[in-house]
Amino acid sequence: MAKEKIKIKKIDNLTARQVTFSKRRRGLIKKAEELSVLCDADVSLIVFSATGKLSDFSSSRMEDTLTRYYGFHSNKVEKSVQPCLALEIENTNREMLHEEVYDRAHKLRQMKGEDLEGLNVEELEQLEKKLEAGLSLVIKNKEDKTWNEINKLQRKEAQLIKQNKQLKQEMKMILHQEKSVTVNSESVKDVYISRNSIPPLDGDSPNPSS
Amino acid sequence: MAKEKIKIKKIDNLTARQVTFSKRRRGLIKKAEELSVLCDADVSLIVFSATGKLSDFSSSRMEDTLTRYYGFHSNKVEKSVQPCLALEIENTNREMLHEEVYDRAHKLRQMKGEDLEGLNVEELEQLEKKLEAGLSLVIKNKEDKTWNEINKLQRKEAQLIKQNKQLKQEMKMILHQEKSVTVNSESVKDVYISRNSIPPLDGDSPNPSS
DNA sequence: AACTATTTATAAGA
DNA sequence: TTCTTATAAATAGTT
Repeated sequence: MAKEKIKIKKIDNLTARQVTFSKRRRGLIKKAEELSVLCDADVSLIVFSATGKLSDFSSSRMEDTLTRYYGFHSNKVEKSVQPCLALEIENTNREMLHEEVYDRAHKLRQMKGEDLEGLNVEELEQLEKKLEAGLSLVIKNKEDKTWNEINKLQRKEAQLIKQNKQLKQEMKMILHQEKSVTVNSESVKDVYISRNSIPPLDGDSPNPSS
Repeated sequence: MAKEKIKIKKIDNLTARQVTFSKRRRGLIKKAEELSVLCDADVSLIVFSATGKLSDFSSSRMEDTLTRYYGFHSNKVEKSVQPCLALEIENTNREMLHEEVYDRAHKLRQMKGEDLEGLNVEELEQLEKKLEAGLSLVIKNKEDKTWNEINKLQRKEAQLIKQNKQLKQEMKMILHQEKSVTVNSESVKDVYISRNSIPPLDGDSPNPSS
């Protein structure tokens, strides 16, 4: 696709073939990744070079994709044979699961405002009501949690202010003692540590400034 | 890669995303095939669209490639066991489906404002944004559809008014003829039918009152 | 690996 | 979905 157009057939020259393989493999994997990102698709790519070297790309876990892939094909493959009832049941079961997954995915998309073509005005109104209800519940929940956090912070603040006061008090006392008894700075530290009457805050330790 | 450069991130607009998906999927599959032919490589590609639709390409039998692929990875997992790959995959598949069903049901409930306990404020805010986005899309869609219906009705109304005018005109002419030519009521009916210049309304027949 | 002249792929719009 | 078109990307042949 450059300098000259080429026919899509096996490249004769070994070196050229290997070079082209490297270049195109990179390009292919890049394209695969772009597709998965741009379009929110699940893409898996497996490439074995002529020499047997493996390269692969998968937007999610390769195993999952392959499992999903088999899921799509196990229906068609063995439907005609149906050797035993258990298998039949299993197949039906799987089909139902597939339908359920599809159905829920569809509903989810509709709640995101997609795939609305099939709905009439009345159904849209119902969906709107559902979304509004959900939204207000979510907002309520968020506000509750925000309020709780504010409360917690306020309590912590109050506690810290209290501790601060105590500390100041103690400092005052210490300084007072210093004046009257004359101690060196080393012992002040000791006193501070040993008299540690500050209860530790539960959970993460806040920065006790101000 | 055209008209304008784009960022490789999920395309917001649903329609654009679907169109891009179609185009790029085709391109990717073409490239995969070219690589396999030009370089004598074994290439397998599996693509699931966001809506779960499967597309695939494989230069040789997909199963063979996947088996070969598993061969490369069997070091880590099941080297010794491997009783029946298909069965194992089937089990995993069912488990995944169950999980998926559960997961989607959960997400749906959350969008309805339920099961929010596990979310923190930030996650709630994201959910809120999603709901708002969905809501506005749904409202927009509903308004579009409502507007369309209003338009349709208005067009019908205009058409009916026009027909009415014509009818009145014809009636006037008929009455005029009656006066001057003096015909009986039977022939009036005849004239009315034969001169029928009223175009029938397309689709369902409306009630031509007013 | 790098370099380019070309071919392809494709984003946007109809 | 398909077509068109301007432009971005990929890449064949070469160094």
